[in-house]
Amino acid sequence: MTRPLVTILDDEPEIRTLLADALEEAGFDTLSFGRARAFEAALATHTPDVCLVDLSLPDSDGLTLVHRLALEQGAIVIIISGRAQVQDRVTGLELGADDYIIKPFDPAEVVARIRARLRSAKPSPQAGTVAAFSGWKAHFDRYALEDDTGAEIPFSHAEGEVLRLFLDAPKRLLSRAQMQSSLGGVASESFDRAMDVRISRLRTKLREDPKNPQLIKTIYGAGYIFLGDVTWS
Amino acid sequence: MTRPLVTILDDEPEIRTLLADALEEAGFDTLSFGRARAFEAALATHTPDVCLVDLSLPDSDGLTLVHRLALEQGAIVIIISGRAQVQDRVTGLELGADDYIIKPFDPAEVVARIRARLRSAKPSPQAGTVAAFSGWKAHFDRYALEDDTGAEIPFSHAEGEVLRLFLDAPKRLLSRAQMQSSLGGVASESFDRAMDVRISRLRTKLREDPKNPQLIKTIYGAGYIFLGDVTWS
DNA sequence: TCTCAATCCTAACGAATTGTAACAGGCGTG
DNA sequence: CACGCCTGTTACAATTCGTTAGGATTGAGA
Repeated sequence: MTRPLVTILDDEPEIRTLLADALEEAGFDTLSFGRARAFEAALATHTPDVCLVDLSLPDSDGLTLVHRLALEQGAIVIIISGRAQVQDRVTGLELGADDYIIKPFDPAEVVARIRARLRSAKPSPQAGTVAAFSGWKAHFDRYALEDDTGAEIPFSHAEGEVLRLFLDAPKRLLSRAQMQSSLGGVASESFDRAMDVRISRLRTKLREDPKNPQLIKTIYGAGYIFLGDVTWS
Repeated sequence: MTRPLVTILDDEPEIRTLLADALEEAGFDTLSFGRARAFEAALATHTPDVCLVDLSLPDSDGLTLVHRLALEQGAIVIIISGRAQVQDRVTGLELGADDYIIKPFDPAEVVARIRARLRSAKPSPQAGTVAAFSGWKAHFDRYALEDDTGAEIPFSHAEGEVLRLFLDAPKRLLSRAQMQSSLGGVASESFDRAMDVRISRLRTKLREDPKNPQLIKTIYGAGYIFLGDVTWS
């Protein structure tokens, strides 16, 4: 999966929603928790890329949790706290937190700081570079599609970006605007056919029947939807 | 590593002293500059681990400098600024800064944030002398490639630099800017074909098929990626 | 069902990017 | 000095990818 997973641990529901909305919008997957216990239980089944932790929790000493997360889990830990004393910040950072954001905060800054952390993150071992779907395998490391016979068809960087978008959000409607913004492109006017052409070329490589595409369907007036059961490995 | 080197770029002498004292105390080596020009000149002979940059400089656009430092130099860049607007912070971070500290600050927090950044720093390059990959062995001690039959093909210093970059970061996309800065070269304009030529020559020695390279792939508009499982010894 | 405007597909073109042969300067060696 | 090797630069061919434009498709309304 390429949408990084961010967990939010805060006992105030409004803050959780505020953060979750901003992060989803910015291209992250999120999981929210109000209690440390529920959060720790979720760690058994999820491996977040970034953990946002509020220090003032009703059922746990936040700093101990931060220490464990940073040390044992190896995750990126960002403290969000109402405590503004310098000494609090220094202790938090020394205990292993990667950043310390003070309430009240602007969600845009949180997003920017998360991105800054992920940018310099330790490169994860070849995780999530191959996706299987409908008899195809997409090898993002070597920019090639492998069909059911094992033959490989190379795809370009631009095609790969689109393919990755689809494989990250299968069976979901993607509008052109969403796709362009996800790819960092400036959303130009509607007479911008660039995305259509990318998709057209991708369809050709996937051997789609132009009259009746099975994998990438066009939703007239709305966008595209990728059908197909995707398994990342 | 010895004492990490931190550069301080700020036009106020008191701030420079304040930071330098705290950092020296905390176990860092420091270099202070009041002007961007002097700082940039020093980069020719020093490779700082962390760069503290004040945005309001008399002789330079701080943000452009930050961008260049982060992107080309690969250094950890921390902005120290009097501008407290959220938008300023977001732009700074998006341009590649690793942190953004607002004046007035407490030196202890600066130290803590620097330590947090260094803790999660990028893994240091391999110091080994022999790397095996895809039937090849690269002997960096005697500047030679050994193929699967044991025959040796010498490679030059420039070729070796590029090869080492690839072997240190296999299966990762490397941009030209990253490669040039890693090699200490000044990133000149885009009509600089030097890196392409180095890679072309390396490909020849690795007996790559020009039409379909298996080891060093070109990603149009992005850079290069080295495929191949690398084992250092 | 028919009409028509909006939307979409894709061939073709051209600008930007990349590969590499050929050339030239630098440096050490004999 | 002559020679060979290394390395950056130049020049041009090949590739990629956004844009354009014309035809095909879709869906609402008559």
